[in-house]
Amino acid sequence: MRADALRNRAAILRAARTLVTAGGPEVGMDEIAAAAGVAVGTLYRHYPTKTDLVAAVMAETAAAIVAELEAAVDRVGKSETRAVDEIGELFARVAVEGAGDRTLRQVAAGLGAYRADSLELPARRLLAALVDTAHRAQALRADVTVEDLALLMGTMPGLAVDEDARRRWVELVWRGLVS
Amino acid sequence: MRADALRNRAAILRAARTLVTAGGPEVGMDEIAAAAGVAVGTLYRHYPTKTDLVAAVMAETAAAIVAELEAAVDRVGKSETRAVDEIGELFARVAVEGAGDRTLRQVAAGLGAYRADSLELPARRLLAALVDTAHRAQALRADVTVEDLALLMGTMPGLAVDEDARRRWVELVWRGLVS
DNA sequence: TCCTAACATGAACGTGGGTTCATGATTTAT
DNA sequence: ATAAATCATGAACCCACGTTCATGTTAGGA
Repeated sequence: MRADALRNRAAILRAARTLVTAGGPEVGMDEIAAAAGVAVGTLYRHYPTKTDLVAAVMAETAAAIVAELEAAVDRVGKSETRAVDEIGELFARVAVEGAGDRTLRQVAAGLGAYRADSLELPARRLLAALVDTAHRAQALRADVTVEDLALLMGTMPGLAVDEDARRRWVELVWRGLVS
Repeated sequence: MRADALRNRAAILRAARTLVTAGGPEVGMDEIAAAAGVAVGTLYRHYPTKTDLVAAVMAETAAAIVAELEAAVDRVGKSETRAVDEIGELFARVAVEGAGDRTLRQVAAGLGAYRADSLELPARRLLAALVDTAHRAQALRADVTVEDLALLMGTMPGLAVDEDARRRWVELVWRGLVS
């Protein structure tokens, strides 16, 4: 792969994340290409379809979350932190900072993409480990499962509600999870 | 207004609610008209724009909720029920049975409509009365406000998650609200 | 019954936006 | 330096979908 092609791929991904995250489904491929400093044809060379492009952006986010979870599991393994706290922090971060990702999910759903399974499964395996540990420490309500957490995360507010409200949302919901 | 025109208006509203609720933004005006047993032109006579049509459907739902709330306030006034229970029931019903309305809201948002204020304001006034009463009975956590309830209701899961999960969602969240 | 205003019809139009492809420019290995 | 493969360009294409309007139909009162 040529060096400039790699640069372009990265620029396109970055532009797509920024624009789609902020502008929703109505941002066109032309706009994304322009923001990436590239022509439409180049965009289509790297991502043959709008669906592919959005999927790539989401995959990137999913990978980042998995990385965070791996680090969290590691810290808990070394007894540096408590599992509940790690779960709570992830919960809060996804809600407050990851609000734009919910726009992405909507766009993906509108394009017929978004397979929750393959995307969220790796993260769930890691999260399950944290949940188990938290349960043994009796820090999470006994009946709260990983599916519950995924369900709630799936309904977190998007960019339509401001950051303070998103924070408040986490506070309200988190109360029902810890013991 | 002619009798057949009235019938058509009703049929169009019903078809729009059914189709948009289930099919999201991609259902066309042609499909809605066909489902209502009417030609597109007739649809446009009654609702000059897709935005108007969706707005009408949402207004209908909003009115129904206001009616339910008025009945609830009434029952509480006659000491037939507790305010918390009424709030809880509304919460559950909106989550479980009103899942399709969230699709509507998304479609409305995509069309540039959806003014939460004018639509939700009447309901909030009534809900506030129930919240006040519940607070005096110390049945709701002291810091839980009407805005909190509206915030959570705004993030309820849609038709994408099945009914059991929606019920579970309510259970989890409701725990954080009652004392 | 007949008239007319209200209403319904559906083919055609315009536009926005995703996608393509013939042409031209760069990179990189020899 | 030069060739050849890889890559970039962007005007044009296509099609779905909201919307319109000239024409035909129907309801309901006089």
